Amino acid sequence: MCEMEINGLKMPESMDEKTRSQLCPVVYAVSKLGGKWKLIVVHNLIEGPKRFGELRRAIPDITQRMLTLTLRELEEDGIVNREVFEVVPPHVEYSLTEIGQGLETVMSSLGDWGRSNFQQRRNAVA
Amino acid sequence: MCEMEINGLKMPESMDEKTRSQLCPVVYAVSKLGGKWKLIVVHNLIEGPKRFGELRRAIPDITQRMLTLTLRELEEDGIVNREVFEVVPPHVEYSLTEIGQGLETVMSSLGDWGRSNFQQRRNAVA
DNA sequence: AAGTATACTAACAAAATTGTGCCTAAAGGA
DNA sequence: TCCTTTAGGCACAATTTTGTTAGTATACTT
Repeated sequence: MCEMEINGLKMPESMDEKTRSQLCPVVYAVSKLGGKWKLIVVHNLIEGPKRFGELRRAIPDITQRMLTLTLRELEEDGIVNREVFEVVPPHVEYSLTEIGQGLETVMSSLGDWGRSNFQQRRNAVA
Repeated sequence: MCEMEINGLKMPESMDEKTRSQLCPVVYAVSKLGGKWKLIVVHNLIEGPKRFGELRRAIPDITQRMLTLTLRELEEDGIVNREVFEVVPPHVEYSLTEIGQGLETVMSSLGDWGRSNFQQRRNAVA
């Protein structure tokens, strides 16, 4: 289950279970996408580039600070691209990198699950 | 993007953007699967039922307390099933409910992304 | 001259999450 | 009789995350 190839080599059998589990692609993915806002921000960038303020309006409960922090981390992890236009007032656009766009499948399956889970639980009550 | 049907009815246009964004299936899904360990635990239950201790060994960094809390929440959200065998010493088995199993697609796409992201970033350095 | 807009940063405070250590029950084995 | 096993509970502490408030720069508009 937790195989992750390194330079085409499978993980060595010798590796202990702890180190090995940390190399699981799912665990790896989760480590990059954890945090309250990461997936929400990615979700909002799926449709295309957005400015800082647009993101803020699209995610009503996030604070400026948290949006900044989240974007910085996503940028560091190569998921989000930050493009600064040298004008005044400042204009900064955020978009998904190639890696970030790779999350489209994840986002859509998450959406599918959300929809059907929501329905099933509604029906269970009714 | 953020459509979620309620009993076959689309979300009313009248709803404000804040409430609406909270009804987005992706936002909904993320709200259920947020938290540091949720997805990791689900990931470990994909292959089949596991006992408390097995999960604990499979997730070396989780503490008993966090595993308990995480399982409780997943149970409340109808994602995980808890089956108690009345024997001594106690035997409790955790498994994915139908809703939980619906996450298989999410988990595998997450795994795919983890794998390719990992590779791309390695190559970028090399 | 004052106000507006944009995209922030910094200092600090509060809240949520996570971790640690110790305790329990009940049966069986040494 | 004491130790082991399993699946936790409970109190407290530390850490991380999140939120609040105030402030910055620059040009344009009124």
